[in-house]
Amino acid sequence: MIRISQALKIETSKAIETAQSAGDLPAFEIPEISINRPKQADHGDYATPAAMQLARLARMKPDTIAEMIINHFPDTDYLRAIERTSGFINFRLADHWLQQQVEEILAAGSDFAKMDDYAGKRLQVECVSANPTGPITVGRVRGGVMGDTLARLHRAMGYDVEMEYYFNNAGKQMRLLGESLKARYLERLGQESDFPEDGYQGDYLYDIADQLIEEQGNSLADADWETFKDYAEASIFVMIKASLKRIGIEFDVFFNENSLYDDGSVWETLDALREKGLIYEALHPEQDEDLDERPDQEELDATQGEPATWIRMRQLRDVKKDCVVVKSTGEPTYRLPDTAYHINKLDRGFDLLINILGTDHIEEAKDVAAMVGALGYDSSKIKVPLHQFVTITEGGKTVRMSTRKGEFVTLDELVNDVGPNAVRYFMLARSPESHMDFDLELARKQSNENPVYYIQNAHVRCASIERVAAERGVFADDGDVSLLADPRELALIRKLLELPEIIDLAVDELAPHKIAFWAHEELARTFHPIYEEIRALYSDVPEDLAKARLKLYAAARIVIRRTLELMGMSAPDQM
RNA sequence: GCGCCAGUAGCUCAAUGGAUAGAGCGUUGGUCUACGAAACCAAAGGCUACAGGUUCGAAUCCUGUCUGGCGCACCA
Repeated sequence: MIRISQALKIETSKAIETAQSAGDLPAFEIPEISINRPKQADHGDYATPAAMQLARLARMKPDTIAEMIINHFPDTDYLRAIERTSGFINFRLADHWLQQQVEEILAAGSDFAKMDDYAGKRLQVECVSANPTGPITVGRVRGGVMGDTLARLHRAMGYDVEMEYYFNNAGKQMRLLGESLKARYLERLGQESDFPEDGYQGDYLYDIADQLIEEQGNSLADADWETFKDYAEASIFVMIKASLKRIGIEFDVFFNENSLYDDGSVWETLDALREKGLIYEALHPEQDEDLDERPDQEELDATQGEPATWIRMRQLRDVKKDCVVVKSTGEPTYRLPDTAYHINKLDRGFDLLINILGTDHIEEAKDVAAMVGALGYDSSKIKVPLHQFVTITEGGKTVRMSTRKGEFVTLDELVNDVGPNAVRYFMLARSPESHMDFDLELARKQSNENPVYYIQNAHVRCASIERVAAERGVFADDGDVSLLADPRELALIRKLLELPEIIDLAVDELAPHKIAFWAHEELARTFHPIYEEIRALYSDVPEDLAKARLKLYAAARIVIRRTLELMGMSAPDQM
């Protein structure tokens, strides 16, 4: 199954090349040809502004260049006409070819839009990566949905994809978690307890405490915080995995940051950076002279003690001040283990690493890329799509999202409200760099006029017509697709054939929201009006045409189902 | 103060440097004794924040201004 725009790109280049060797166009290096989709129907199915782009290179009028390209355009089976209009070249698809694509889609079945462009390439997607201190919150869900959808889209392009979750179960926050659980445990036993300052106040710790009492009674009253930390961590991971699974996100690997200490790679990374001359010990960082920054109290206090270990970040990228890699306490900052982690990932042989982060981590991403690059690794293999925050509002008021204070909306709460399909869709349906405002009240109301149902209903209608046809003893098997000559039937076929191109585009731009927009505004919006008008089983529709139309709707069903699958949504047979 | 991202219909958002900037929601008015009306049709709604520039062509690229978000830790 070909992707037309890709094919046209190649054919157009060929046409230019042929024109050049025939002497109809002067010699010049052929630039990337852009193929686009005209908004107006009378401009054809596809168009290229190539002639205008080449006008300067060729020192000829666009119209003349267009003429030459058309004259030398290779023969294809899918084009009916190639036209020239005011600088553009317009391509029209042949009806018989379009009709035949219905058979192609049916033959491909659930393999439709599975491509092999990147066959043999390995991709790892890292997302969510929340430390196990509490339930998954909506901010993390956005990254998770983006990551999982990108994984699905890359699989469709032939990538071998692994999903990975990176976490840290050591450190101050986890200690605080253990102490918080211990306090809740004692509280539930009716004993005196000191709830730690800045402890985790969420109700989920009561649940875990209750569970713990059920299993262990009061035998842990004198146990240390680590016992509680271990128990809390295990319970929370069970919760996290279950919540994510509800929206179709599952991980292949859970990678513990601690393992990078256990195998020595954190310190090896530091040594390697030191060998590059990028490391020094000092009380203060080196910084640009024009940096008029007043040192804050924390930093002054810290400098009273031992020197810290700094990296010459100013040599690696455009920053004004070097960065700490090891604190004066001897503990590394995130930069060091993160760099070790990315090197670990690259050493595992992935061709591409996608790491989904919130925009507040942009500096971190740049630091790590710079450090990985400084050590001689190819940091261009690391792609970091950033997403803006999700604000949850309820009745116009913003719900604060602090895990520690226990004021947050969890993934489970969201799924309970609007269902897993709506969570997937809405988290996906806006461009990552746009801030997302998720109004709970609105989301709850949306059950009736939700794009989710609009898209899914297209599938329901296809399933339904198949059911009814079978009841009446009409089957599509020997339907003749060449009867699908109505412009609306052809329009639907055209739309179905766009899916592979959308996948290609979304992968190319790491823009998973494109599939959600297309599913709603293009696929479903094309499908429903046509379905209303192009009836298959009315008595005035001849049987052979009915069979052909059943084939068309069977093909539509395949494409809709595949699209929903790529978005991690279900394709119901009935509502 | 410095840096990054954003600013498009009343609201939430789309739009590879391409032809007349599109959807949904909301508003207004129409459609069902036939494959599920969770649907369809139609109308209204825009100086793409503002000012310059680049070019055959700009919502898109560049410069400046304004507004909002996020960073600017010996937190991650």
